[in-house]
Amino acid sequence: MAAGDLFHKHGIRGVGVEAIAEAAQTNKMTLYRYFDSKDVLITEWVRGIVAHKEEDWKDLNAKHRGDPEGQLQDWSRRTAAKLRAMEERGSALGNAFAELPDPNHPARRVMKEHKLREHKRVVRLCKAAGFPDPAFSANLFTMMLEGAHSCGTCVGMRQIGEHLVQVVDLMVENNRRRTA
Amino acid sequence: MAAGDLFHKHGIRGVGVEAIAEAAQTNKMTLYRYFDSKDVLITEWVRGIVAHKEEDWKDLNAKHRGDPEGQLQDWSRRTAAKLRAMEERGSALGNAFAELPDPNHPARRVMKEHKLREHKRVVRLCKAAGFPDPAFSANLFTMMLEGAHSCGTCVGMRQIGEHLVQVVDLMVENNRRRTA
DNA sequence: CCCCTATGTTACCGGTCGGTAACATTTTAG
DNA sequence: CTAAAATGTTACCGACCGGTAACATAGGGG
Repeated sequence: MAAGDLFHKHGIRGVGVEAIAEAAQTNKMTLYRYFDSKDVLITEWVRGIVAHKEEDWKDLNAKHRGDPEGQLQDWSRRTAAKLRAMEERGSALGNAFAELPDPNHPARRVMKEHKLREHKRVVRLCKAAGFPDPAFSANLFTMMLEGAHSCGTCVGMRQIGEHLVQVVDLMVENNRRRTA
Repeated sequence: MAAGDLFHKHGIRGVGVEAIAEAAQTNKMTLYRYFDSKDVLITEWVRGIVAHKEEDWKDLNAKHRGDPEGQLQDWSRRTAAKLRAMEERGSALGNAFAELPDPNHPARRVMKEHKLREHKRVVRLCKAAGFPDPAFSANLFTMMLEGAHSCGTCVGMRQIGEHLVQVVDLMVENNRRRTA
């Protein structure tokens, strides 16, 4: 979906359907034959991002079966890599949240459900890893993750990903020492 | 500035100048006699928010002179209070960042400079408090702060502020124990 | 009182946007 | 090759938006 790049770069509301069609190497009419409205286009774009991320989680789970610490650590490293590649315009989902204030917008529901699933997964991993306060650890991780985008664009931080890795590793090691 | 409420609730781009005038109990014409364009209106609104926050920092500094730990702890507590009061629509500045993709927008510069100042202040406090790795601590705090808004709206977390307080307190106490 | 300034009213401009109709063109399949 | 399906083109609609012009009204200070 080429429209996504435009949405991300210029903001959802800052991109017209005509420009989207052009970016997709087609025209407005054919676009409207596939998508009923700009809103479903937005929603479908969001759905794609979400699907991709969920796929990533499945992969993570497959590669570290029964190893919650490993999953957490690998997750933090993958996230750090993505953060390193990110530049200036922050998280697509985060921005979409800001740009779609209508609480009933379908894209908003898709995003919210995804974020909730993601957070619950982190909680589950922290529990499985035997962290003393799994809810707190998970919330800390999620806050750092969410804050990372903002910090990258607004504050211009560069080692955000590394910090996340650092904290996750620290929690894991601390827990190992504790249970040893 | 009544316009601010509208900006925050419906998004900057989702609010017309006419609606702003109405909310300010006046009309478009008089509004344009005070502000040359919608963009300067936006910028002035942002400037107001930023000024208010800087004021808060000055107050913080005045109330805990020469006590960086106290400043950090009080800062986390005030932030937590604000987060508790916040609902659904996240941070005004964060959203504005998402809604103003033009890197040359004056409001963007105002926000960026503010966020940088804020972060530098936290770094300075961490240094003054004698934290072993002040850059890391400050980045962690900032990431949590920035992430808090996102977590409140997307993930629906409720104890975000308390977590920030918790982590700041933990760092302070750890450091006291270390230097004792 | 009168003048000057601030504010309100209305109507309008040009532009953009989401979305559609009608028709021409190309591609595909049988 | 031909029919049908998909895609492209153009022009348009109504709505809204940011911003302005012209003019009416109010109000306050001398």
